[in-house]
Amino acid sequence: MRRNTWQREAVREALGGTEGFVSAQTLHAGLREAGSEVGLATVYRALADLADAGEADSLQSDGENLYRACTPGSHHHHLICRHCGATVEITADAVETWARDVAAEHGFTAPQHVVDVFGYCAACSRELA
Amino acid sequence: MRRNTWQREAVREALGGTEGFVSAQTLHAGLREAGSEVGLATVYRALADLADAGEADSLQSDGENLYRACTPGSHHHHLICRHCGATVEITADAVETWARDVAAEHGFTAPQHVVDVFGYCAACSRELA
DNA sequence: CTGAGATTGACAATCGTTCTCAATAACGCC
DNA sequence: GGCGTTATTGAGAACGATTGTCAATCTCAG
Ligand SMILES: [Zn+2]
Ligand SMILES: [Zn+2]
Ligand SMILES: [Zn+2]
Ligand SMILES: [Zn+2]
Repeated sequence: MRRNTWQREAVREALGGTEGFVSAQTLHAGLREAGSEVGLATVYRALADLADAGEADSLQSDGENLYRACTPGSHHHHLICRHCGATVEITADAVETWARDVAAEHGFTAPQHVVDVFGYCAACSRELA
Repeated sequence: MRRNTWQREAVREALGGTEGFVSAQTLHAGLREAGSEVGLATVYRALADLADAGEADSLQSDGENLYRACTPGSHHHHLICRHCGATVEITADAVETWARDVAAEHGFTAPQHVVDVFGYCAACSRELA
């Protein structure tokens, strides 16, 4: 049975109020700084749950898991700035069908896919020029 | 100056003789079992070098880096069996141009992308049925 | 209100990976 | 072939992210 605790809610809100992807550690640090006394393990558990429930997107970069609040239920991918972390949600049916087709074509079943685009956003491109 | 050592060559060969993606640890274990006395750190370094040099593909799954020998210089993606690790190299210009376009469309520069398709290969699908 | 049991959090433990640094070995040069 | 410079190695320590442990706490159906 799933119970509602203020800790889980705090994590959900903190994630919602964050632009771009965050690590569990960063989010935890932010919560502590804001006066919340959540435990680190709890933040890890809450984020994993949110990702499971489809309320958050996750991706792994450089050996750590990053999370981001996301509109539940909609399948989409991300365009992420390597410098500031700004993120754009993108949908591309073409890619979806391509992934499904290429899997089927080789006899693969239960296909899933990882599709992420990284780069420098307009602002960071200018700044780094 | 880059020097050639039997250790690096051993790693290259071991990687070449492996089907699908392997972790540094697994490859190291295999080498040791085959009588080779390479150090773990060396395997990590060799794999990172190979990936840098474009002689190996890498992807991160479940918190660890996996490597696979690959035809140098050619950009491509993979279709990977979640059960046995069998891998098919796939190329899709449509995806390449899509990635470039979607980045440009949002003002992102220096675009890179991660595209991997996972599933159960024909054999494993049958076995797990 | 109450009790079963889900959840928490401090801490230890684990796991993949990188760092350190003395010993070794590769290779351009004579 | 020898020499010296210096990249490379490897054993172990150190590291950072994540997960496990388990008693104390909190949630909520009844
Ligand atoms: Zn940016
Ligand atoms: Zn998709
Ligand atoms: Zn398979
Ligand atoms: Zn590509």
